[in-house]
Amino acid sequence: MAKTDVLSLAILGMLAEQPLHGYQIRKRLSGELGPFRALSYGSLYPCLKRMVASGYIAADDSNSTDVTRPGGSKRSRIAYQLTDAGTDRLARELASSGASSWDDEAFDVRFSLFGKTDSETRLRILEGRRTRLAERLEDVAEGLARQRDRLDAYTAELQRHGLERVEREVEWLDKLIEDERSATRGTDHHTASAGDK
Amino acid sequence: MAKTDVLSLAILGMLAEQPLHGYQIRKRLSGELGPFRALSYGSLYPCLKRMVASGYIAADDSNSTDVTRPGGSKRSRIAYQLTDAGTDRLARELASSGASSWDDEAFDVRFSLFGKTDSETRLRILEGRRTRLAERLEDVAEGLARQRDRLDAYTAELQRHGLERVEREVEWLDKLIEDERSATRGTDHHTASAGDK
DNA sequence: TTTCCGATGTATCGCGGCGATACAACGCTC
DNA sequence: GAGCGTTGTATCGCCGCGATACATCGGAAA
Repeated sequence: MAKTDVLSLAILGMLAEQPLHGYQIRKRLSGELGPFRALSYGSLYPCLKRMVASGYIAADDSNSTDVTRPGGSKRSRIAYQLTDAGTDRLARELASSGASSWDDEAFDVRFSLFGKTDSETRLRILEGRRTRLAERLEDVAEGLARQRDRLDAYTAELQRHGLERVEREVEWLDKLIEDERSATRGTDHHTASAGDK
Repeated sequence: MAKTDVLSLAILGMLAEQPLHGYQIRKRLSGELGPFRALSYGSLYPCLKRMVASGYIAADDSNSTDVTRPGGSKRSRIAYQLTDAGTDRLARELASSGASSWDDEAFDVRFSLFGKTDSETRLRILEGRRTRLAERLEDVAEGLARQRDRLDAYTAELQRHGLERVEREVEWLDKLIEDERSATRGTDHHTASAGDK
């Protein structure tokens, strides 16, 4: 079932625009999602290797000659590009909106690829994420109530702040969902106003 | 130098209150810091092993008619408790406030142990964390300005939201710092009002 | 001019975290 | 008396990360 590996999805999406080297991929990814979430070479290169082995991307090292003998070797740089299988995989991944898209790490990547998806999928992911966070909110609140007397002031404050952060996240999602809905209503020709579920 | 390993610090702090089994440790830790940050057995037990090997904690598996359980429970359960070396280590760790305390993962643990530290250390950690986040803020803003035209709407929104989240975090820290300062002024006998920077 | 520095670029190693999983005995209800 | 959720210990494989190594290039300082 190929457990969808968030990192490879991000790379797939990035290579859909244009071929890139590992170094460039890291740069862009760190710039888009991070520095909230950094990406190290220790994950990048093994992941690229895996993807090549799986046939989703192809390594184009057209300009590298003999490496062992530094006689006339140009700088070795490897451009990666999507194969047909990779394009296919990306399309399938983008159309899906399973529970793995609600995760903390996965959601950001999915969201950054919203431009390549349709409005329906966007809404499903947004709502799934919202539900996930709401569940977490309940769990925390419940657990907090059960042991609120054993906690010292600082731990309690930490809890409170964490809770607030999740609440803010939910508000953000609500806004996005609202925007997405009104945008759909605006551009959708035949639906007009009837099925406003 | 013993790279301070956040998890073991958390365990050290937890065992300072009372001896606990692995299962209880997990429960409490997940309840205090998490479910924001969960803790799996795959990290817990190896970590406990390491700490025993290092001599910071001792495993007490004398399992018959013990403190909490009425009746002779023969179930295999291992209570861990601090050794003298462990108490020492915790004290040293708590007094320190090095750069490793500003990290995302480390800060929460340090903060939850604020009750065991003095006001000076608290302030140093709070301010260090604040500085760290402010730096991050600048980095992101700069990187965002450099490539703001290449980003599609969704990625840009993700950036904006991430930035906002960090800003909120800074505001939270400012409040805490302010509280800490006024509390110090309140209880500190000889300082009075002079150096109110 | 040479020298040195920082950016570009690929790659690996060890450590440790995580999810899944297994096993086992207990207490609880039906 | 069988099932089931909780308490409890433990390991395995995968993979992410930080550190590190190595190589080439452009440009600024010496």
